[in-house]
Amino acid sequence: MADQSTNTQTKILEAASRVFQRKGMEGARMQEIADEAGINKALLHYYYRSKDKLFLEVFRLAIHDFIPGIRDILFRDVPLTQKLDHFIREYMRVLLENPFVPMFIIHELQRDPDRLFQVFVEAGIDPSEILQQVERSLKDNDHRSMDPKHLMINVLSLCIFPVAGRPLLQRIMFDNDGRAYEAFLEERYQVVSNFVINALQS
Amino acid sequence: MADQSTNTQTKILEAASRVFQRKGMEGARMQEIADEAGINKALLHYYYRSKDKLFLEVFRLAIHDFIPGIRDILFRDVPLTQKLDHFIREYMRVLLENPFVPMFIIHELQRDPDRLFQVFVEAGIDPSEILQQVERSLKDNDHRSMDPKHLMINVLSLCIFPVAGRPLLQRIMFDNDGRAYEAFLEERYQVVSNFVINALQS
DNA sequence: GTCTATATCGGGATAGAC
DNA sequence: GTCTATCCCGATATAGAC
Repeated sequence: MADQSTNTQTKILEAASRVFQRKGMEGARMQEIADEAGINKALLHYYYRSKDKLFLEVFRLAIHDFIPGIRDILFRDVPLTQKLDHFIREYMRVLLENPFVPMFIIHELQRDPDRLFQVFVEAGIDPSEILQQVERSLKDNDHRSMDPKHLMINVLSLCIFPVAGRPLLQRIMFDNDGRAYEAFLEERYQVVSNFVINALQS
Repeated sequence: MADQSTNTQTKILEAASRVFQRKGMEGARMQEIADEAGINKALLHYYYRSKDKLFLEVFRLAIHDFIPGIRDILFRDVPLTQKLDHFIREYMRVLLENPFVPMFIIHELQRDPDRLFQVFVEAGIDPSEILQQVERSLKDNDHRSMDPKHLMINVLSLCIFPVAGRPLLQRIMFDNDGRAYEAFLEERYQVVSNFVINALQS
């Protein structure tokens, strides 16, 4: 693996990531990926023998990128409100850096669920462990009682949806003003954090 | 337009709707749509001269189907909490009947924003009107003050995301137990309603 | 209106030179 | 490792019979 080899590989993966996230697996064209990477189709196939293999690799990377220091936050020994606040801030931060990933994941997972779900398993995601953690935190203090699954999904919804739905929401509610929507998302961490914590107060 | 004509047309549109929602515009195959409608490819082109035209029609219908009696609820003259409760119940009901529509809309809108957004404009959606309504309701009573846009998006997030993300969430949090997830979604209307109303209490 | 058969073309994949 | 040229299949679209 020479120097140029890894460089090209990186360029390919980054280009492919962008194109796949824009167009989805089916919508993406190998030609477009090659152009975006500044190479040609043949070289693409030299590195990744098929579009399918390339896609799977990109999908894998997206998920690993996206299950970041978040797990740590959930396991720190702090009160629930603080934990939620940290989680929401960190999650929104990562989301803004990778705005297309959630939509990408949802769409592709609907297209081919079982095969792609394996990638999650490989990534070592253990939801029951996480849920237990949330459940314990909920019991500790004097919060309104709540199913931890609903809480978890509420938080994820509030963070992910406005980012994933941006092309629609920005046009519908912000006159397609990108700056305004950017500002909206920036201030949203605080809004969501307050919203969730208020909702839990008894 | 003979009897058979409208029958076939309906069959085509319903079949196309299902396939496009499953696979997206690029992923869908005219053959698959024809099979699902119980006809052959040529007849598809007889009714809709191109895949693109067929897709646009399905997209149009999806949007009209999906912006239902919801507008009425928002304009009824009732307190905000009650209005939110009604809205959430109605929206979740429609969602459960058309679980793939929102993500379909969002995904395709990301693929080709400007052209497809025209369909929204045609449908006569007026968000500023809706926002004004929410804003007024917020001022009326002694709720915690809140940006109506954030509130609106929070409600939509909490309703849509768990339905749209089902293929992933069900596998990750419910051991891919469809029944369990069904029950989860059924009880969710009450959970979301409480959650939002609590969050607004000062 | 509905079918079978076929034209046409785009795009994934490969061969082979350098 | 990287390129040009080419193969080949699958999918959209059309022609034309019934």
